Amino acid sequence: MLVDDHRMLREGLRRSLEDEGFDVLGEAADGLEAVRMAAELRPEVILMDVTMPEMDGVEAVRRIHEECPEIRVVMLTMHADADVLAQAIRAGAAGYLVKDCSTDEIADAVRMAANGDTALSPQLASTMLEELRRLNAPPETEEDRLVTKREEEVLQLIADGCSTPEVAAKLYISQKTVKNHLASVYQKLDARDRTQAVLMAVRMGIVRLD
Amino acid sequence: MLVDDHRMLREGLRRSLEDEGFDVLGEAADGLEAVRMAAELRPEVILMDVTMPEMDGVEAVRRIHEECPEIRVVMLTMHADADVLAQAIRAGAAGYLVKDCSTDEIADAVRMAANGDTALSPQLASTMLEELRRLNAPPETEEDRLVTKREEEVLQLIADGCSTPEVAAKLYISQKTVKNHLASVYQKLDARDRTQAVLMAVRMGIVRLD
DNA sequence: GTGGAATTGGGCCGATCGACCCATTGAACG
DNA sequence: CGTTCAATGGGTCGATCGGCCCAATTCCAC
Repeated sequence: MLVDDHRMLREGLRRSLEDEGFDVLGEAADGLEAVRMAAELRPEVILMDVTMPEMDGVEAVRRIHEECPEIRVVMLTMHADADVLAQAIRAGAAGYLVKDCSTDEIADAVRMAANGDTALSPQLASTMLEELRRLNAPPETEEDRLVTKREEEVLQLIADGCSTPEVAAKLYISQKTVKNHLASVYQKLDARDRTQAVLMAVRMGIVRLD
Repeated sequence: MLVDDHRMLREGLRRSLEDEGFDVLGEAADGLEAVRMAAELRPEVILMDVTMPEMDGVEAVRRIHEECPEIRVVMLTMHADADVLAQAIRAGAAGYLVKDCSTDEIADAVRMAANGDTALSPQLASTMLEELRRLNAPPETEEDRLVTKREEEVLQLIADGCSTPEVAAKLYISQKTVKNHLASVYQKLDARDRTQAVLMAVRMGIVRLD
């Protein structure tokens, strides 16, 4: 079964796969449709795009895997994104391919998935390794951090809307210490007030913006 | 000739077009390659993706149109973006299709382009109309703005790193007026200081973060 | 075990901020 | 012609901010 919001890509894939001898039972254009269709058609393998309207591919995989664990879902994506890859694997995806691969590779991936193997684009193998390295070696990120953990906590609370005394209360420290941390941040981020410091931190991805 | 950075899509397109009776002279994976290959192969029509590495589709169209004005270039895109559409048309594109269309529609577009007609996805016809309406009726956006023009200017300058006296100097108004505008913004955006106001404005897309 | 960095905290002071009053002008709308 | 609202500005006042001086503790690395 094919799931992608672009009919052009679905039709191209269907031709390629049918030429390879596969039966394409159905096509869906978004995640919701995919979940319904998967429960009805019970295909052996689903090729599913990650980015789709209504429901993205990752959530669709999660639901399909809950309802029909025997269906093998191979994800398709435009870019080798480690985060999405990790989410998809956790959601129960059986494979992950970047769209820039040949029809032969796709056919191979579908066969592997049908046999219970996990198919992964070669581009993603290296991405996976980097991801594992990152997860297994957190101290290294500790080294080159610009602001310290505490300074980051202060920044995040300021970004969340806290005033100096509120930050102090939440961290169980004095207002003076909060101001000291901020002063340190101003130097490091080349900011002259908390507004600029928080904006820089947002730009650098140090703090999140709910 | 086909230009897209995803081999999967190129192969699917090639199959579909060849089944329709077209000759595909060549495939390119990025803009630079496309410009070189177009000058060499001199195809009648080029189907080109907008988003590509090395050189995007719009710039590639511009160069191809300069060197070989007789080549008709039909743009392909994932989303109906009016800005990109306008840029592509100015760059000399002969057509513009969203990828979510059938192979029949693509074949029709190629035939129309070859005949010197301009092909446009039906989805884009409405987008074009909206674009025209937007350009011809700018006052409507003035109505439902949360913050006023002046307040927005103040917010942007604060986000750019200006202090109150600096904002006043740049806008040729007094510091007091700047503070008045800010006080008004605090109410409207439910913020209690400039930091929160700017963050809210960023979240709402009112100000940009260079 | 010594040195550096992080975290904590103090005081002081001038500058700035935000809240709360207020007034005037001009443009827009009915 | 009156009303509304944006934009301009004034003043005051307490709270906060940021810079600059300082020091104690802890913890990690070399």
